[in-house]
Amino acid sequence: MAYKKSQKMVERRQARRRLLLDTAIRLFGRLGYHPATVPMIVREAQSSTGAFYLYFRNKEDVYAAALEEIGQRLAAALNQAIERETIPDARMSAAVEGLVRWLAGHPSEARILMEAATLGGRIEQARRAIVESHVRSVVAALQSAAPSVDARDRPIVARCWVGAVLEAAMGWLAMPEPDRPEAGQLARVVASFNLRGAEMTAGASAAHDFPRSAESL
Amino acid sequence: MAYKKSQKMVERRQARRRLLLDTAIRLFGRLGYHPATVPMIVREAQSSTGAFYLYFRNKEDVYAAALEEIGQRLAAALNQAIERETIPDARMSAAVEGLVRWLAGHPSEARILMEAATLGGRIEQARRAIVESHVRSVVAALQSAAPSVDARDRPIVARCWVGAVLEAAMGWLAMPEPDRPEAGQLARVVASFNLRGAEMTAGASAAHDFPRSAESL
Amino acid sequence: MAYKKSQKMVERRQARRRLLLDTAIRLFGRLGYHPATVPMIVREAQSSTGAFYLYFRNKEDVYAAALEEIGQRLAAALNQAIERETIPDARMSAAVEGLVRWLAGHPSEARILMEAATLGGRIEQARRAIVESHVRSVVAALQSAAPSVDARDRPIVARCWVGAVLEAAMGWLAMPEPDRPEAGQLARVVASFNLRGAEMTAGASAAHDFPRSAESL
Amino acid sequence: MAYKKSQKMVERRQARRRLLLDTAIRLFGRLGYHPATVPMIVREAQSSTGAFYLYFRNKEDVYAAALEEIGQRLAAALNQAIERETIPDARMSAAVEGLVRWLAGHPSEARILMEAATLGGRIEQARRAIVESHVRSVVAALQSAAPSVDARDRPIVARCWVGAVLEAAMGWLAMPEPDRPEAGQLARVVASFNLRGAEMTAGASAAHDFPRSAESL
DNA sequence: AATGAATGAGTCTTCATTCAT
DNA sequence: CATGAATGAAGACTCATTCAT
Repeated sequence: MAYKKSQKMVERRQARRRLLLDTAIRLFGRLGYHPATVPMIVREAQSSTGAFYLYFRNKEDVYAAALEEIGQRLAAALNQAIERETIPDARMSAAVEGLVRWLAGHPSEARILMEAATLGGRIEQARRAIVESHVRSVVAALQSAAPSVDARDRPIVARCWVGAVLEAAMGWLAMPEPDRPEAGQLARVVASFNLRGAEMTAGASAAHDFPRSAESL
Repeated sequence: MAYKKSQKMVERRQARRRLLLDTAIRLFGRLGYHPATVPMIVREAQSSTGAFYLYFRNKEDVYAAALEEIGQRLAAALNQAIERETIPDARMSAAVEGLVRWLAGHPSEARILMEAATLGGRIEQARRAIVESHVRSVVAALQSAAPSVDARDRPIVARCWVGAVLEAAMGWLAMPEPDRPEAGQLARVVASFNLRGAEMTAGASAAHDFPRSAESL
Repeated sequence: MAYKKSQKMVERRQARRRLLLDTAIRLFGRLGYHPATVPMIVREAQSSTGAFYLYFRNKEDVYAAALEEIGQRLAAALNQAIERETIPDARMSAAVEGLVRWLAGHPSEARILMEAATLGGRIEQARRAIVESHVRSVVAALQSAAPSVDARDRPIVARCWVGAVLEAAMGWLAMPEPDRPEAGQLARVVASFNLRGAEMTAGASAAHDFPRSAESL
Repeated sequence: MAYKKSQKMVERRQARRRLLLDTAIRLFGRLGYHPATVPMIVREAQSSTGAFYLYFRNKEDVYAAALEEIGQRLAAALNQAIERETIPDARMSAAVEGLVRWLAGHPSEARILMEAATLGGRIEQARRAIVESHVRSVVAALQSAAPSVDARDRPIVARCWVGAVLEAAMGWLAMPEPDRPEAGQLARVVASFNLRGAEMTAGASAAHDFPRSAESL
């Protein structure tokens, strides 16, 4: 009696879910978690409350799903940025710059990444997963690129690294568009700040094993 | 027609307001802006809804007031930390370390400072005022301590600086207490990250005019 | 993506809205705008707060809707009363008498019509629309039935006309039931007062074009 | 030990009460019973909540007091208008015209008189007292001036009379000032409407005992 | 007498979530 | 699968009234 789900239906399901999720990201990004309401999301997605709860357990659940989605997109963007470079040093810069550029180009995602830090519960957990993943990448890079940094301090340094990127990006996004420096400029400055801060200044020849690709989350 | 306001009454008024404000800071810090409700605040402060609205125009208003209060306390703590040092270089480290230490010791305040970034409207404005004030201090310091940094880049560097401090502090606070490194250690690592990042490494003899006191907000 | 709205659902929606509206009219009529609360209305209609705000934007909105509904019912009653008569003179009397009778038989509606005069904003606007509609009818009638009345005075006369009817009806409703004269008597007296007042005394043969039906509002 | 209250104190008391009462009339007249709040009244009167409750039992109480005050002022104005005339017919016109003129010149008072009709309880009672007083005057006048009017109908006719005046005045007040006919014109039209309506048209020589003065309320 | 701080019941309104169709 | 009407708990906020000073 169990009919195989037709390929078409599966696709439709995923398309619908994706539509809701994208809309949610846009609204959460624009308004924030609490002010963005489920009715708003379904209206903007031209869907219905019922459908929403068919795809997501509840509001917290979409937010968490949004966060995961963002984590994946971010990782993908990062990998792409890194892969283009072959020289270890350049890879490192490319990583930071890629991150900054992506955030600057995705305000909704950036804001969600910020806000999630204070939302508690499952959401904070989900954010932690993303951030930790990047922190681990940095820690790993530090291990070989800046062996002078005490192992115990590496997680702290990695945090600084991530914080500098996020705050710089948010500050840039908060500026009125005409005042903003060019995104590339922003990226370069942040990258060099972080590289120097982590004692990975140019010439730190040991940067040879900066991760080949950002961990998939 | 108008009886003179007795000194006593003025004091009582201020004490009441302060009580409500402190309670609000505690609750906003523990739960966040939206989940913390006015009824909760007044219950915890052993006051009444009416009294609350006697001292604050609305919920947003207490949050903004809390933010200002935090800005002042932070500035005070910072000034105290700086004043103890006389050597310019040491002043700089002391500033960063003082900030980190204060945040580590005031989780509610730290969290409010983070969350406010995504709350929009008047609140975001209030937060911006605080952050900008510190950014200006850093920018000013950079001017003389790291003249090699391009003037146009200074605000970005300052942002990184602030972001590194906040995220490091938040990450530390999010750790389960037993895993945490000692607060002093945290402060030192962050300070050196920022100093290096801003090319203000030790020996940057020009650091002689790091502001003698944090701007009053 | 969009299922067609079944006929049944549409009917249920309308029935529900009507139930809420009728209950609102009853309560506003008994207690007045401010003392009648939304919780009261939904309780009496065996509905829920949520449902209420599904059908009406807010409290003011139901009141305005009630007013419009009343305007329509009134117009319908009036038309019915007028249509029965064929002689112009009789039509005029029938109009006034019909109005008085309807008000006497619908205390809630009468009271809302009175109170709305002092409620300001959108409500006063809605009431004005109803009253003006009747005033226009009277003005039109005056034009041919009492050409001796100066054109500039007609709106004033029409106002007197409406005021006499409303106050007489309200006075009658305020009486303890046993003291009240019979409704028909009330209607006749008011009608003759108004007709004479407007110089449309019997024999004013020109009354031939008293509007065949009250304007639909 | 019981000091006689000094004359001065008594005067001060009365002055204060009067100030509050006048302010209340102004505010009730502008905003209506419910929207005008006690805090508003005391603020505008430069007094205090405490003082308010020293002079009035509660909010309903000021409104009732305001109504009584208005009744008295109205009666005074009416008497003045009547006394100027000696011919019975002229006295009648003067009564209606005086009423209309006074209302047109006292918007707050007019509005309170209207709104009080739907406020229930003690307030409606107080209003009834005022209206009834005028109704009685009119009834008495009808008795001799229009003996053809059936005694049982006289109260109804009197109601129409009052209603016509109030609604006409309110309609006039609601007009944008530039569109308004001159107040004297308004008064004349209403007066003649009422006089004819009550079969007291000019020549009704029996109008000789129209009350010499409006009853004091 | 006069003040105005304090109270808290009660108002309107929103929104996450469920469920009959 | 999809819909959107329905629910009601809960939130922000107001205001008449009291009472310590």
